[in-house]
Amino acid sequence: MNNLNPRQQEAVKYIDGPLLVLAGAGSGKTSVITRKIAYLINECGIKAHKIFAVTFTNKAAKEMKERVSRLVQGKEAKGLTVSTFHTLGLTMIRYELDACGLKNNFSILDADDCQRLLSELLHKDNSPEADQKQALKWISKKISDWKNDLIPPVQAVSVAQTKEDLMAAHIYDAYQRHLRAYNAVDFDDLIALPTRLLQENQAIREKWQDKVHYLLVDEYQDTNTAQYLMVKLLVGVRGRFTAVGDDDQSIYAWRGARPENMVELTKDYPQLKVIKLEQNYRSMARILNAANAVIANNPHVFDKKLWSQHGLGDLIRVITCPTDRDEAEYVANDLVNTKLMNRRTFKDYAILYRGNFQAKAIETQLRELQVPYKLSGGTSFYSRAEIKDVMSYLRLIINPDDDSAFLRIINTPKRAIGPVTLEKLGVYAQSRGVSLLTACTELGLAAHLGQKKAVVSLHEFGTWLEEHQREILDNTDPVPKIRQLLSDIAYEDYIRETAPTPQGAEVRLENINFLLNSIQNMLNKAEDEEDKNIEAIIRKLVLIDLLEQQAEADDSDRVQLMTLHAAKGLEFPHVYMIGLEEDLLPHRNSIDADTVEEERRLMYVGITRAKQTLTLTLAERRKSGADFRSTTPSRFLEELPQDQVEWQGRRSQKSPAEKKRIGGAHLANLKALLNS
DNA sequence: ACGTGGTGAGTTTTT
DNA sequence: CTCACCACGT
Repeated sequence: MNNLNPRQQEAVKYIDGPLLVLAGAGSGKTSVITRKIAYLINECGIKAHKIFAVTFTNKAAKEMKERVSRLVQGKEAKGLTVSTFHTLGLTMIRYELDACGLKNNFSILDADDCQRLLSELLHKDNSPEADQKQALKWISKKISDWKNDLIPPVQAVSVAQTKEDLMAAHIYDAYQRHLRAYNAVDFDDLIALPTRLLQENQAIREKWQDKVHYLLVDEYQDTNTAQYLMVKLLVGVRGRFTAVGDDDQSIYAWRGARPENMVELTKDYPQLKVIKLEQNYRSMARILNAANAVIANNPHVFDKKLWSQHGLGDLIRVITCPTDRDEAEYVANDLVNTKLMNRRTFKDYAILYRGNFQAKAIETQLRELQVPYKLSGGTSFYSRAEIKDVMSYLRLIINPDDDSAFLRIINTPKRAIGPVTLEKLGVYAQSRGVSLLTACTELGLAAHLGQKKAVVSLHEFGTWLEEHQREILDNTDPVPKIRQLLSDIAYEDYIRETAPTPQGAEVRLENINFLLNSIQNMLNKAEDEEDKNIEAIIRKLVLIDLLEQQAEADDSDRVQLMTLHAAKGLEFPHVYMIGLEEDLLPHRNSIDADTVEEERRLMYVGITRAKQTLTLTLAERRKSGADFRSTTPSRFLEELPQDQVEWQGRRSQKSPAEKKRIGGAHLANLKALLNS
């Protein structure tokens, strides 16, 4: 989009005060933010390093920064900050280490490590085995909520109402103290620590308010309490910011996002200007009509009605299939047929679903037809065991206090050090007030540990790692030294021995290679000295999904398979949404938790991904475990404007016998269709 | 300390 | 079905 419409232009040029842009799906909100940043630099003479933009993902940040660079022609964009809240928080922590109570080599613990720490604390706290898993889940959510609401452990303890809350608060307290002892933070801390600092320390607040001349926040409906507070504290009373969001696309409330923050903004800033972007540039009118009709069933604070200049387009198809297998078969066949007919490429097609497990059936069918596909989502790069192992070695090297990393790799590969030994080591380390790694090389350890063998193993490990630590940290070219470390422990052999298949081993080794190459690249590309050090890079690595960079280079022609959540922000000419059944979309748990409105927004997001055609499918019977369960069509299908919809193979409301007959006829039709 | 068989659960996910 | 986790045996 080269030219902006008047509304968009208004949003770009309005800088007199706080601005909320209510941007509907496909209304070009990213263009508005990008152009606005360029406008601030080019026309308003604001220095790029005084402009901060916050996006939902690193990928979005990268893209936005590139687009801005093009608009302002190169060098002017240098110093511009476009990042996620977490990366911004990390930057702030790095500037305010002392005030945060951290040393400069602190680690960032990922969700897995936090869970493990919590489960250990929970275990110590007695409690019955039975529902420990549930308790763990409950407590980690509770702690995350507390952090997002900036409630410190002391306060959590003092306001606890129930016995469970009190117990959780105590564990929260222990958890937080352990993190500090490890010189580590978790993801929530990346937001909570700097925000609390801004709140409590006037000097620091003023410093940052001066640094941030103008703030732009994308996907504002996805901010949580702490993030909104951070925004408020950064912009202060001057309120020089633009927030862009769509309350109808809020699909992350389950992990703390508060779409209410949009309304909150109108209260906190009475002078707030609200601009609505309602023209959609993406979809055919029928698709938009459907989206509008569905979302109209949700209560709204801000009225918004999308419209399009495009033509009506094809009817929206709703296809009822006998089973989930037939559903997958139908989608795969239909896709191949229409692709041929319309002379489209595979990457013009997306198949969207509620849960990752639904992908499997589709995959099977696509493979059968030899259709290339790209499955996004699934296990992220960093949750892969081999990456976590290598990262743990690196983390331990930059931060010897990181007990969590120590525990992960002390026996990987096997060094014959078991839980009993570690328990004793832990007790000793605690009594001496040192980290596990430090305890390994202390002379006093031998007296506390009966087994001589274990003492030797631990001591060997400790001195060995210290040696490598020096090698890696003191070297200007550390990556070869890291490779040296891995070959020292024969990690390659370990991978080959433990991988289920030889191919699996190769993939894992490639992953490690990719990680090390990425570190090398980041070292080479780092502009200032600050970023050129290996410690900063390792810390940053935790926050960046390297796979995205890999994916970017890959623009091969493949059908896109992803969850509805993963599809947010994307668009495709032809979209299939599968599994439109009660208990799936809306999901059973959401029905139980009374959050069907969020599921409806998910439906809305799915519909609005489509540019030209939209096909919705459902199965009458779905395989769950060993047996089939019959399903009910999703309530959202009834909410569609029925005159825009073409039903195929609809379940009849007549007698079961008739139903069967029609079902049989439908199957014959389907077969005929597939053979054609 | 570590491998194996049996049992049970089974959204969404970025940082 | 399939993966993850636990208890048990070696």
